[in-house]
Amino acid sequence: MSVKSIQMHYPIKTIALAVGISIALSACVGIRPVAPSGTPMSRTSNLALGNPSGAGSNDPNNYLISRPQYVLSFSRDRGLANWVSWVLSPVWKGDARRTNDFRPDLSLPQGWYAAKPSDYTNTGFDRGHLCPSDDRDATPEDNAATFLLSNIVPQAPRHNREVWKNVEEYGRQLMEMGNDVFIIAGASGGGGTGQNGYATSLAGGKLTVPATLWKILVVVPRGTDATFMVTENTRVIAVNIPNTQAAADKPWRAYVTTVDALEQLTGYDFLSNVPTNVQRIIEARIDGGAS
DNA sequence: CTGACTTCC
DNA sequence: GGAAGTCAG
Repeated sequence: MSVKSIQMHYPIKTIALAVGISIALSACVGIRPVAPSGTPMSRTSNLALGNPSGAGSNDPNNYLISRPQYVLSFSRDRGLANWVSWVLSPVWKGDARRTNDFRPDLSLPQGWYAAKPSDYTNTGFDRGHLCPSDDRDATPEDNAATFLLSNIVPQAPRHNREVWKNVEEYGRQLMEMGNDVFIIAGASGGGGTGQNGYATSLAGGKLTVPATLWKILVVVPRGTDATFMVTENTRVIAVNIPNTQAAADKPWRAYVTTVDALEQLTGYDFLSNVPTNVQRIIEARIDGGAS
């Protein structure tokens, strides 16, 4: 739920229906219903929890790109994604090898700058994935989609290979423990410290070096049903990690925060498909990443 | 494409 | 030692 706006997330008809069912249930069982756990959300949708920035086709700095493998919001002026959203589950995992096929995203509108691999060469910054290669290795095509440079940001090498990698691996551990993990990752602000020191942009100003990378993991026990609910007991892990070499001196658990704090940082409204009474609870809670 | 690097488990 | 994130040539 956004700190700035309390919005109606469900059409009147849906609410009327829900109220009707609740009344009917109460009448049958003779007790007051417990707090609603929510509406069903699709286990296979990369945008199941909502579109955090209301990305679409009108705003060039909040431009929606939707692929089977992930959904992202792109900023023309920053030359980077604002956020990428995807679901991590066993159907996306397999034996495909890392394609290493870093390449410009030519699906961007005509006239927009599309980053090239050479923009990163000898800059002291890694080509860091938002949606990781290893979260999409069921097929070579799925894996190659993560190497489109619209899914890549200039990332301090130690950040990428140490602390951020460990967050990614934690997400895959949660999956292997029997969960589907709904993930949103993004890059905020400007100015980071790579191998060669501080920089605000690459490619002559066309690619912003973000100041932090953040990530939200929503952990949903796997079921056979095509849908799932998010309740006040659902685990939500949020991190925000400065884009510096030194950030890797601490473990990722030193950077846990709340979704509320990330909403203040970004101005987005995360988990907007979750009922507001549930959002209020889970977005204020810090999950320290216990195994 | 290959070999090499670094870190974590 | 293996896995995962890369780099340079």
